[in-house]
Amino acid sequence: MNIGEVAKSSSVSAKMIRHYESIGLIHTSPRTLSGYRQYHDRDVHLLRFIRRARDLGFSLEQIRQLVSLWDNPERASADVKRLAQAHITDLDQRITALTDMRDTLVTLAKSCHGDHRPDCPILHGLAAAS
Amino acid sequence: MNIGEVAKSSSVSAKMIRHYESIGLIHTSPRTLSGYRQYHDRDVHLLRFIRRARDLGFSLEQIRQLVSLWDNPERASADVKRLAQAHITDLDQRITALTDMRDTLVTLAKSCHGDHRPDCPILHGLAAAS
DNA sequence: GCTTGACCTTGCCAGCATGGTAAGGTTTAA
DNA sequence: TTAAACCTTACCATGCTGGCAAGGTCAAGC
Repeated sequence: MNIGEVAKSSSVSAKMIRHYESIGLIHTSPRTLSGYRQYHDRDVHLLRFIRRARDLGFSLEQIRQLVSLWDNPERASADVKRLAQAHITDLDQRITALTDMRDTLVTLAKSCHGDHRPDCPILHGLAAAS
Repeated sequence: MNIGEVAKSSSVSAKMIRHYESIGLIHTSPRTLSGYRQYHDRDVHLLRFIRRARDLGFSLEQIRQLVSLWDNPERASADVKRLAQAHITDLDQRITALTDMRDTLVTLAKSCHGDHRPDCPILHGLAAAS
């Protein structure tokens, strides 16, 4: 399989596959005589795994650990769970931060009449300590 | 005022002040003979404004527009409100995306016993279509 | 055999916002 | 005079992804 086909069936762009190879997230693939990368089904599985982990917001560094756990039949599920929970905590923090921003902004926006007049509590709120 | 003092009282690092200048978010400041940037109180106000907008998650591009509205006594508050609401929509989307990730991950983590055994629904969930 | 188009290769540049570090000049206070 | 604390510019790094350029390769059709 060439890289294009793998990209299509894994939903990871060829660009990213090469990148993942360059940073050592996936193994370097064998090449044809002319230098084309050659892949097998298991590579597609791995890339799909990576893609799903990305979709869940894991960083490539975390995915590196997930992949090594995935590869390791001796792993303890506790290790995986620990990683997942650390990520959940991280997501929660980001959600909280964004929600706080949102709420502040909604409050400011509510008090802004939003017409042709220049007076605007949103700008005041940004200019003064909130 | 030198840049360090401005940085301290605006909570924007000297590094960032120079950067904002280089991308035209703030005006180039006058210099002393030896090349030191010189600032006034109004620059501190502007940088605080920028800092608060950053804290609310506005991008520098959005802030560029906010600053020009702030500077413009002829502005319509509707323009500010429009910007704010676009940002709220954006925040809502990001919050939703993160929350979806979180929920999926929590579901997976719940079903993982998290002990010494290698069998792990989290890895299964990543490997197979969720 | 030759052309064409679709594929592949590498390499470099871009964003976003910020931090770091290096190598040097300036100011201020002791 | 010297040391510390400041300032200057310039470059590199992050994390993830896309884009473009300049070239090589392969398969199909004429």
